[in-house]
Amino acid sequence: MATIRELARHCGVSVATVSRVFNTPEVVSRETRQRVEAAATEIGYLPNESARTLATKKSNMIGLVWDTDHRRSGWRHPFLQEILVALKTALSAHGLHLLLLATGADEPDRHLRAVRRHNLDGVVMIDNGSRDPAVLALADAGIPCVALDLPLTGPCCTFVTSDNAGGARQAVDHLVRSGHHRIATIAGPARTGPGTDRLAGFRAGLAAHDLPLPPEYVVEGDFYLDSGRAAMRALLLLDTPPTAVFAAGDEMAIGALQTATEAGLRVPADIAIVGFDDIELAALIPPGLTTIAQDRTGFGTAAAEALIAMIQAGSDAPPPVPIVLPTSLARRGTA
Amino acid sequence: MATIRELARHCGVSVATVSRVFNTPEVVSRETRQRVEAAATEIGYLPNESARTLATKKSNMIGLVWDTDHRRSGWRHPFLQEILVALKTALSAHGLHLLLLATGADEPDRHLRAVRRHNLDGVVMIDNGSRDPAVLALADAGIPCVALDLPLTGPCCTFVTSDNAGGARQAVDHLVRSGHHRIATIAGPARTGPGTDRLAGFRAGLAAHDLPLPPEYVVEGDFYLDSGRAAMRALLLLDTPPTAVFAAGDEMAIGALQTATEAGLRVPADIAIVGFDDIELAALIPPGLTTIAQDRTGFGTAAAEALIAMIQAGSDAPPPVPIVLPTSLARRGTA
DNA sequence: CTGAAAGCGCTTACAG
DNA sequence: CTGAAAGCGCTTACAG
Repeated sequence: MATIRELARHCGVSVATVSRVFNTPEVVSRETRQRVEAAATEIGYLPNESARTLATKKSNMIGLVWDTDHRRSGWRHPFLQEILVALKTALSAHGLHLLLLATGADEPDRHLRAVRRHNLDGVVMIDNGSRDPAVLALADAGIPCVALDLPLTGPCCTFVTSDNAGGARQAVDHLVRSGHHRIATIAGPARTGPGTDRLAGFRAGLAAHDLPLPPEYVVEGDFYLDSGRAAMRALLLLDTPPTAVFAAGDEMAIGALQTATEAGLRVPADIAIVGFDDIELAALIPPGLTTIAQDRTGFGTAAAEALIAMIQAGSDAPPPVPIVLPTSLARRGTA
Repeated sequence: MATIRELARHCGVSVATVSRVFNTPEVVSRETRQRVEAAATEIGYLPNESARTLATKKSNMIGLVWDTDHRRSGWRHPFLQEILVALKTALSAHGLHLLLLATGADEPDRHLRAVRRHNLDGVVMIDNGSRDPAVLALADAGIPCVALDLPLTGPCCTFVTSDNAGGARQAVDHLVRSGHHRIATIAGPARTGPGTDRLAGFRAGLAAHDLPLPPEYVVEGDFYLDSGRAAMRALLLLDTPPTAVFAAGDEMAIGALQTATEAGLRVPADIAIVGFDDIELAALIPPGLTTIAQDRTGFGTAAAEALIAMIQAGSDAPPPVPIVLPTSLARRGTA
C-alpha cells in the first residue's frame, strides 16, 4: 500500500500537492496534475479513507439504522431489498457508502454513539414500528437523518412515506365505484405511522361518500397473515357482514382472502378485498389481489436525495419538507 | 466530542493509560481503570474509530459485495433479508459492522480498492451469477472473504452454500416414492452454482433409481416466474409429457404450477411439482408448494463465523473448508 | 503498572 | 501554483 508520501517522492512534489490533485484538482497546474495522476495509477496509490476522515471529520459513510432483533424478530419489510438497492445506487453517485449499524445493547444512545465514533455523515432509518428511543435520540441530535415510514422531524431530520391516507381513499373510492356500501377494514397497528394513516384515510373515504362505519367494521391486525385470517373470521361472524374489506397490508389481505375462500365465499362476487403494498405475491396469488401499490424504488431514491441535500446545506439550514410518495391502484381479481 | 487527551487530563493520567483501559484493561490497575471508566461516561468520551483504524490498520468493518445494477437489474435474492439479519447479528457479537460497498464504475479492481481504502477486515459476497471478475480478484488478493452460493476459494477465502445437489436428490426421491417415473426438470442457469448443482443432483437422483432422462426433459429457466411458465408449456407439448416436474427454484415452480392449472391439469393428480428455496409464497399459494427448504439464517451465521475464524487465524493459515448447509423437504400440496 | 514519544496517512491554513 | 508544517485522535513499542 503506497502512501501519499511515497507517491509525492515518486514524482518530486510535496504531499500537499498530491493531496490537492485528489481533492481540488482545479487548483494545480495541468502539467503537475497529469504527472501525479499517471504516477498514482502506476504505483497503485489509493487514498486511505481513515486518514482522510480523521483529518476532515467527514467519512463519506451513511449509517443505516434498521432494527432486526429481539422484540420483533419476525419483522419483515415488504420491500426492503428494493429500498436498499435504490439507496445504494443513489448514494453511490455521490461517493457515499452505506454502513449497516450493528445492533448492540439496548442503550438509547447506541445509534448516536455509532454515528460519532464513525464520523458518519448522516443516517437513514427504517421504521419497524417499535418507537425505539434510540431512533428518536438521533433525530434530536441534529445529525442529518431521514426516516422511512416514520413521521420524524428534527433540526436536521425529515422523512419519506407513501401517501397512506390517500392510498386508503383510493381503495375506498374503488370499492364504492363497484357498488359497495358495507365496507370494513382490517387496520394495521395503531402505533405505526402507516397503520394510523391508512385507517384515517379509510375513515375519510367513507365519510366523503356519506357511508357509515360501524365500530365493529374496524378490526386491528399486525400486518401479518394470521391476523388477516382472524380479522376476516370476526367480520364474517357479524350480523351484517361487510360486502367489501380494505386490508391495510397485503399479507393481511391474503389471509383474509384465504379465510373467505375457505368459508365458501366467492371473491369478489360475495366479498371484495383490497390490500395495500403490492407485494410480489399480490400478482401471483389467484385471482390476483387488487391492492394499493407503493413507489418501491422511490423510497430509497427520495431518501438518498433528501439526505444529500441536508448534508450539503449544513445542519443550520431548515430541513427539507417531508416527502410523500403517491400511491396507485393495482386493479386485479379481488375487487 | 471529547478526545482521549481531554479524558486523560480530566483524570490525571496519560493518554496511553486511557487507551489501555479501552484496549487491554487487564494491564492497568483496578483503581486507575475505574477512575478512567467513570470519567469516560461522565464526559461522554467515545473513541474515534477513524483514528483507531489509522493506527491499527483494522477497521472492524466487513465489506458486503452485492451487485445490484445494470446487467441484471431485476435480480432478487430469495431471502436476502434473512441473510443480512443473520450476518449483522453474528458480526455484531464481535463488534464488526457491515459496509455495503457502493457499486461504482466497472473496473475489475473496484472491490479491492474499496477494501484497501477503508481497511476492511474482510468481505462477504453474495453471488448474483454474473461471474464478476471484480469478485474473483478479491478472492485472489488474500483478503479474508467468504462467498455465498459461489464456489470461490483462494488463499484466505471460502464459501457457504446449500447442499444443492443433495436437495435435488431429496426432490427426486420424494417424487419416486410417490410413484413417478417420468420426471422432468426446469433447471436454473448453467452459469450459476445452484443452477448447475441442482441439475447434477437431479440427474444423479434419477440415475440412482434407474430412471431415464430424455434430453427434452431438461429445460433451462432463469429462476424467474415467466421462465417457469414457458418451460412448463414446452414440457406439456411433448409427445410423452412428464408426470412430475422438479423446478430448481420456487418462482419457476409457481410459474409452472400456474401454467399447468391454466391448461386444465390438476396438481398433483395430473402433474406433480416440487420447487426449491421455500420462499414465503410457497406456503401461501394454493395448494401449497412442495419444495426443498434451505437453511435461511444458517447462511448468514455460517458466513459470519467462517469470516471471523479467518480473520483471527490470519491470512497464512489455511482457510476453513467450504460449508455446505443441509436442505429439507417441505411437503405441501403439489407433490 | 504507567508515561513520553513516535508514528499511522492524510488535509489545510499560511507563506511565498 | 506550490511547499513546510501543524494537526486530526488514536496505539504501541520502549523505558522506567
